[in-house]
Order: sequence, then C-alpha cells, then structure tokens
Amino acid sequence: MIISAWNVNSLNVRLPRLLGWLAATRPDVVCLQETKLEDHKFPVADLEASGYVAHYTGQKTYNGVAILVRQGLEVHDVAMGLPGFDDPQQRVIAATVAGIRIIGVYVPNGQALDSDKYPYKLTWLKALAAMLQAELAAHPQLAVLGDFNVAPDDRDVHDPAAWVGQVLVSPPERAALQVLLDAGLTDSFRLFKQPPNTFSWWDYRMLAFPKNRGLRIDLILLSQALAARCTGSRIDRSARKGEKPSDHAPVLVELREP
DNA sequence: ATGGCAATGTTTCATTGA
Repeated sequence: MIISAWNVNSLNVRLPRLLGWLAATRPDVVCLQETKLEDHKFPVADLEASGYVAHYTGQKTYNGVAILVRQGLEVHDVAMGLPGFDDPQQRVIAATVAGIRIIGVYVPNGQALDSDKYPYKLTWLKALAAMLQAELAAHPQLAVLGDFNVAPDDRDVHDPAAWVGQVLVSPPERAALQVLLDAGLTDSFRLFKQPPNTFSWWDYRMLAFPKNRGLRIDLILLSQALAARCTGSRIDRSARKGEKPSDHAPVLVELREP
C-alpha cells in the first residue's frame, strides 16, 4: 500500500500533472494541500475517471485540502478541521481508509517571526497536537501527512546558516513539531538511510530547484504500529521538473500488509 | 539535465506563499 501527500499549489492549474502522476504512481491514498478550490469546483469527475474517489474541503484562493482514495478501498469517518479550533481556513481533513486513520494537514506558513500569522501557526499546531492525541488513542494505525511548513532539523535545510531567524526553521516551530512526535509519531523519512540534501520544496525563484536549494517541510508521520509496517519512504523529486510544476514534490511511504 | 517566481482575484497591481 502506498500513501502519499502533495502540496499542488492550485489543483486547478495542477490537475493535468496530478492525473499523470496518479496514472504513473498509482498510490492508494493521496492527501492534497493548497487545492485553492471551492467545493463546487472540485474536479470530482476527472479524478473518478482516473480511478480515485475524492473527499475534500476547500475555499477560494487559499488553503484547501483533500484525500483521494483509490476506488475499491473502504472509506469511513471523514472529518474536517481541528476539533475545538474554529477556523475559516480549510487545512485539515481526516478519513479512515482500509483500517488506517489518515489525517491530511496543511500547517500555516507563519510568514515571518514578527507576523500575526506566526502566533496563529503556533496556536494551530497546539490544537493539532490535541487532536492527534485523541486520534491516536482511538486509532493505533495512524498517519499524518502533508505540508508541515517546518523543517524538522538542519539536515532538512539546504543552508542552515542562511535560514537562522526565519520562519519554517525557528526553534518554537521545531518544538511544536516535536510535541506531535512526542505524542507517539515518527518522521517516516528518517526510518531509512536517505541521500543527503533531500528536500520537498524549492522556491520558484533564483534557480532554487536546479541548484537544489530546498527544504524538507512535507512529511509523513506514522504511529508506532504503522511505522512497524513501513518498508520505504521517499520524495518524488521528478514531479518538480518540467512545465508548470508545483513548488512542492510529493512524499510517499510504502506499507506492508499487517 | 532540471531553469532564471507563481497563482489568485481585488487584475494591468497587491497579496501570499516558503
């Protein structure tokens, strides 16, 4: 079983690339971030024709998340948002797929350390931690996938010295991510030996991709029970190439049958 | 080899992203 996450930076623009990637990769589950589509505009029919059932919650211009499930897999208990955290920004969607609790997240960017959006990010992550504690208690087989907008440590930053004092790497953000891990989750990427300088996001500007000046901010966190089933974790860098790419690459894990 | 911001709506610029 392959489960994955991809910040597509507008599903409207990226739909052709997404459909091509689904056909080539055939993941069982895909969590999408930054769909930037109101629900009535979600391309349900195109995805169905490609063999996927879509669950989604979106809005105009910003945010928007979805879970795509390969046809034939059982889905139940679809839920949107963070419990007890009233938020017009559509950033969380959850579903149980083939017995695995899938939680797709688009963590706030934070913009800058002195921005109003920075404390919002930290508060949001605290609410996510509370949600995950409850979800883990109910669902031992659990994965949290998406754009976390935090580079876990300096191995995940192309030039750590240049990023000091910036959003995505600040100690409070990393501490907030650590709280999620302490709840009983593992960064699946680090379960395996990985090539150095493997990233999931590259700025559109300044030749960042060809120079591999990126960050690893898209993560798949696995519960202990799921980590025990994980046989691989990778980033599909090829999806960042060519015409009109998203600035993020998809992240994937492979799970064996329990 | 990859490519030199992109997407959106408020559209001919401002805002946001990371």
